[in-house]
Amino acid sequence: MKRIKDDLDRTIKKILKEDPSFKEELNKAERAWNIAFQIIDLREKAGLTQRQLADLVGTKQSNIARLESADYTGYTLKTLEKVTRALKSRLEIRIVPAGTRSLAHQ
Amino acid sequence: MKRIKDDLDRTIKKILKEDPSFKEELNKAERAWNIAFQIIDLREKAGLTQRQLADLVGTKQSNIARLESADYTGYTLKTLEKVTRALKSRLEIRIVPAGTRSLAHQ
DNA sequence: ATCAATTATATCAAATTTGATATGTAAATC
DNA sequence: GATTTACATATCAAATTTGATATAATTGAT
Repeated sequence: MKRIKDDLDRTIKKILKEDPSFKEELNKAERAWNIAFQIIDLREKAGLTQRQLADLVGTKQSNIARLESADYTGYTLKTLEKVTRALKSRLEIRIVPAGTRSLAHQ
Repeated sequence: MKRIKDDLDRTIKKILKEDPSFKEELNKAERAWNIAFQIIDLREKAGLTQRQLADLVGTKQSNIARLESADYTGYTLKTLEKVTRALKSRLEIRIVPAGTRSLAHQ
């Protein structure tokens, strides 16, 4: 099960790199619910390597890799905020009542 | 410093209970950036006590109280998701590049 | 194909968060 | 003012996450 998700995520990552036109579409869907992808996206847009981001955050490359791994769920708000700050961004957390239309549609 | 924030938060909570008209205004501003207030708001709208929510989540009242305390910063995404589910809501996490207009304006 | 750079995975101690119990405080009702 | 109910605070062990090191795997360039 975890296996399947991993393979899917890996495949998606591959496709994203090969087919840029497909990228746009997937980004909106995937990255909306996947924190890892949000971090990867912002880091790449900032032109940073994992090591460079790690330095900015004050940690190690392997830890950034962990945060960016497809199935990681152990996030702490504190670490998310550290990474977020390093990426010159801000963290928005909303607890949205069921049935409410998501505002993440940009 | 932490003292001041605590007092302010306490005062705001008091006012919120006494003056319902002021409540609406503050809710939008405060609870937008404060997770604790978001949880309190949803729990109260669901008509639940801390103990009842704790039962739904599968934990104890004191732990819910901790999550709802003004200066708590130790949130884990896993616990936030548990609480969120119990409140029949979903958790939205967005890492927003600086300068981007917030979508939280409802 | 080799080499260098980047990213992924494994492991483990240290730090942090969670869950639980106990107890304190506040407000409302009787 | 005693009781009850709801919420707040303190504490500590257990569970989880983080940071760090080591190393494997992947990618890109020559």
